[in-house]
Order: sequence, then structure tokens, then C-alpha cells
Amino acid sequence: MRYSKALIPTLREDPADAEVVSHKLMIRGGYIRKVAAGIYDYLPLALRVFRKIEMIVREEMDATGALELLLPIIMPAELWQESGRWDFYGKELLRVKDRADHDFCVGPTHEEVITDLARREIKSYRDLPKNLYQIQTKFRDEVRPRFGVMRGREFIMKDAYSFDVDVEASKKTYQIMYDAYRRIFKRCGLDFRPVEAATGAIGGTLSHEFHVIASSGEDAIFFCDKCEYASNVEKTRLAKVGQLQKMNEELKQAKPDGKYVEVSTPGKKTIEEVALFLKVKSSELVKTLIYKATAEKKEPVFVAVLLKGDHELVDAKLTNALFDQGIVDTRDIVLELAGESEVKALTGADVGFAGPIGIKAKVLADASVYGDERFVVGANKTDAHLVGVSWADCNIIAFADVRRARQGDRCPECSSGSLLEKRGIEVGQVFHLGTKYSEKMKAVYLDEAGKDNFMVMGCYGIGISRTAAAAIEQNHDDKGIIWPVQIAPYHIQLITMGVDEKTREVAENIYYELEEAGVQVLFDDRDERPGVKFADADLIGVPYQAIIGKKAMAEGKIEFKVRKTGERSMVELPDIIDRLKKELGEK
RNA sequence: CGGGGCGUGGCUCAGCCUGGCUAGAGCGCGUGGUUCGGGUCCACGAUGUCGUAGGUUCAAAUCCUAUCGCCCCGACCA
Repeated sequence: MRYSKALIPTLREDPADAEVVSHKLMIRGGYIRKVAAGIYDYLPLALRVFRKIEMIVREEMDATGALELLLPIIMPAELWQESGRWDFYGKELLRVKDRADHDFCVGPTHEEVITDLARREIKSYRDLPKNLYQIQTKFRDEVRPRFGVMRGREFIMKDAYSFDVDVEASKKTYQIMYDAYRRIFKRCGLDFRPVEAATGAIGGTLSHEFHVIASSGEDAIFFCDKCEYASNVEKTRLAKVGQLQKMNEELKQAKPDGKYVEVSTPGKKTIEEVALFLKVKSSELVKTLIYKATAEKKEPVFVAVLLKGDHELVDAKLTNALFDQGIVDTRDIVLELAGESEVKALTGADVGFAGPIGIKAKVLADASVYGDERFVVGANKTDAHLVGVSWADCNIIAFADVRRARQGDRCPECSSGSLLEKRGIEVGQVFHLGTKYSEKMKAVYLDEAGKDNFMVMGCYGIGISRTAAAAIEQNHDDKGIIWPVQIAPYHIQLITMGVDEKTREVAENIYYELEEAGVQVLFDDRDERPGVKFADADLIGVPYQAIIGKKAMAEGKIEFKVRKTGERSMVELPDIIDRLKKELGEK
């Protein structure tokens, strides 16, 4: 491609509304333009990058035997009503009406349509397994779109849905997808990490997210420095299997001894104030968080959660705990901290003095509260706390794992390692769905015995556009983008210095030969000053540059520059072609 | 949805507090010249319903109200 004929509107200054590097660089490099909040034009350069990623995804998906198809973007409300998500999905689902006033929605994901297709066309165990995927534009009316293409409302996604005869077969498919994902992100040249993930409202039992490690990532992830354990903060386990069970057994036998005393703590409401006032560490305090859990169309339930003073709570973990304890009967709940008046009603005290003893709510305790030590809690009385309280005094109905992990916490898997915290950008996810959708939508097949069975499903997504953004977050410097070759819009950028006929001619020939050799080359043939060309090349981020100027002309060679390292060398044309072929073949 | 902020040529922004000449700068863009290994220099030029609507005023980019859009923090979220 000749630069003079291309559409690459680079900008000298950062756009005012961009926050993260990938967003800034994609705008400045002429990759994308904003049309509305979270909605972008993908200019030729961006499209080329997306296509590269898609190609890798296709190759790896096809290699597993998955079948590509294309589902509608707009779908009828009926299907979503059938799965129950027309009501549950909320405002993120963009709803539209057709001329006959029928309800439709713009697809944010495609479980419904695909399950509908499967139940109509897959009838027998002989037709299974099937894994169907598409690469398509999705729309989610995000509450807060941000960071450009990283969290857009409209985005390109690869989504796959698998159908198997039973859970065992389905888990095998899950593993195959998991492995394929590892290959995909490796081939994209990314530093990534698969982590255990919470399954959330989408349901299901088993899930991993694939995170590109980047400081600008929106998710906190933890991983063990010794073993393979890695998980999203939403899911990071802190109590070992069995440990909670043991605590809860013990809880049944527990006898309160009441060896605590009330102390006056006038006006000391926060953990810091109380700790300072009583001259104890914040970890010696136990805070009582009063949560209000509201399920759709139900009365809110209030729960008091006990947590060490220096710990934080994870909503997703609390939701699971509430569900496991039977306090709520669905995971589709809204969790919020109780309001001032509600706290007063439950504790009889001002906010800041809530405690487990005498509170009018069920008390759930984080596993970290278990132990021999005595601690300080609120007295449910304004300006007072209780000192020397043991967990047995606290009317706890159950211990649960609800706190947020911290760097340095013991690994729940191997027990010998400690957890490291990093930030990640979620570029892919694999879900084992089970029969959630097949049951709701009656997707059944006949087994060998002629009996009906629900198909067991899995779903697997990859954010194509987000992966491109993540790649930039991970590969850039102060001058611009540095694409991994495999997903770069072009392999090499050919730059002419000077405007004399001779240089031009030489460059034209090299351009021709590179193209002949199948190299994707962006030929900067513009009548611009060298500085402009260099700056644009560095910004756009094509991994290699070939410079034809005085130096090259004098030696009869080509100046070859590696964008990432800045390293320059004089080489012959065939060597460049060989090197690129090798790079592309290797990875 | 709660809190904060911003809407002025294509882009980045000044002007607004304290209302008053033809509304500015830099970049970009066009023409001519100059220069040519890291965003040359010079000259000339084009480009604005000051987000929109209403109000106050002799007079509004500037003050008031409403509205729309956008950004940030939080809540939320495959």
C-alpha cells in the first residue's frame, strides 16, 4: 500500500477525551475515530489488525473442528423471553421495535439464537458434539463505555457455543477450547494468563478468563508464585476446601463466654478512628457491614457481615455465600450497603457502631474472623464498642469466604506459595454452561435408548477489538505503537528519504520486490520531510522499517530498522524477506 | 443511577470569573517559494449558528434556566 493513497489520518496531539494509551494511540495513529460514546469507525489500519487477529482465531477454532456460521444481529424478543433474559439482562440490552411494533433486541451475545438453532436442527446423539462459532459485531449498552475500543458499546467478538451429549463430553470440549485459547493468544504475541473466573449472572459452573497483563487493566487478578493457581479477584479463594466446613461444624458447638466489656468510644466511627483511640491495630477490630440484598420483585434481605478491620469485601463472593447459606434463593440480586436509617433500625445506634451482638439481622462472618484471638466490635449503641469479643459471642450463622484477597495471602491451592496481584484486560472467556439454556429452551436430543436428554452447553468468547487494544497497552513506547508482527497492519514500512529521482526509483523497485515476495508493505511515498515520516512510522507501529536514503544508496543496501529496539542495520533485500518470513513462520 | 467536569474553525486549547470594538493562538488544511536523515522556514489564504433552545440586558461565547452530547470518579457489568 502506498501511503499517499491510504487513509491514515495521524494526529500530532493526544485527543482530549482519551485516558489510556491504547485509546490515545489508536486515535492518533489514524486507526479509529469516535462516532458516539463507545462507538467507533474502524479505519483501514484498525481493520487490518482486526482481520489478522480474526485469522488466527479462525485457524485455531477450525483446527478444533468448530464450525463458523453467522447469526443475526437483531433478534426477536420471544427468544429472550424464553430464556428469561429479556427481563434479567437489564438496560444493557438494546431494545428496538420494528414497524409492526414487535420487540427486538440488538445481540449482546447469542446463547438464545444458537440454542434455538440447535434445538431445531440437532435431534440425535449422532449429530453431537457440535461447536459453532461466529465473528461478529456485538452491542451492549454499557453503563459506562470507556477506554476507546477496549470497553466500547459496539465491539467485535468471536463467540462459540458447544453442544455435547453429557457433562463429561462437554468438559472435554471445554478443555479443547481452553487449549485453543492459549494458542490463539500466544500467536497474537501477548503476555497473557488464564485465570479462574466467577460465573456471574450468565450461570454455569466452570469458567476461566484470559487476561492480558497490563497495568491499565480493569480487573484485578491473583496468581500463585509457586503453583499454577490464578484467579479473578471476584473468585479468589482464601479458605481451603474443607476448612470452612470444619469451622461451621465447630460453630454449632460454640458457646459464648461473654468475657467482653463495653468501652466508650465517643464519635469514633471509622476503623482508623477506633483503632487509634483504643490503641490497637485495625486487624484487631472486626467490622460489621450491613448489606441489603434485593432480588427481583422481592423484599430486601438485610445481612450483617463480619470482616477484619483491615479487610475488604468482594460483592461477588458475598452473593455466592448468601446463596449457599440459603439467605437468598437466587444469585441475581442487587447488593448495596444499608442506608443510614436502615442501620439505625437494625442496630439501634448511629452508623459506625454496628456490631454482631444484639443486631436485628442474620450474621455472616468471613473465615478470617475465626481464631483464638479476641477482638473489638461495635456495641450497637452510639459511642460504644465491645472489647474482648470472641467469634463464639457473635451469633454467627455461618462462616464464609467473602473477603478480597491481598498480595501476599497464602495460595489456597498449594498452601506453600503466596498470591501476587496484577491487573489484567479480559480478552477472552470460556464458560461451561451446563444445561441452563437447553433446559429453559428445551434443546433436547434423542440418545441411543431413544430417550430425550438436554444438550450440555459451553460458550467461549474472544473480544477481537479489545485484543487489539490490549496488544497496544502491552506493546508501546512514548513514540507510539509497537505491534507484534503477527497482528501488525503491515509487516514493514518502506520509507524514502529525499525526493530525487534516483532514490525514488530504487524505492519503487524495492516496494515492487517486497510485494512480489508476499510481504505486506506500507510504502511511505509521500512528499514529506524525513522527520514527519519517521514520526508517523513510529506512531503507527509497523514492526519493521526499511529506509532508503543517502546511507542506503551509498552502500547499495537497505537500512533496516527494528521498531521495538530501534536497532538499525544495512542489509540486502533477500535478507529482509528471509527475516520476515522467519518471524512470521516461527510464531 | 449518584458525584464532579467539559462543550469555542478539522485537532489541542485561550477568552467566560468582572457582559461591550471585526472571537483568538498553535497545529492541521490550500497556494507559492524554500528546505530535505527525526514533526524546516517564509508569504498569502480558507475555515466558527461559541452544543441547542429559551430568558435577563441597550448589548451575551461571557449571566440565568432548561435540554442534548461528551469525559472522569463511583455503583454496575460478558
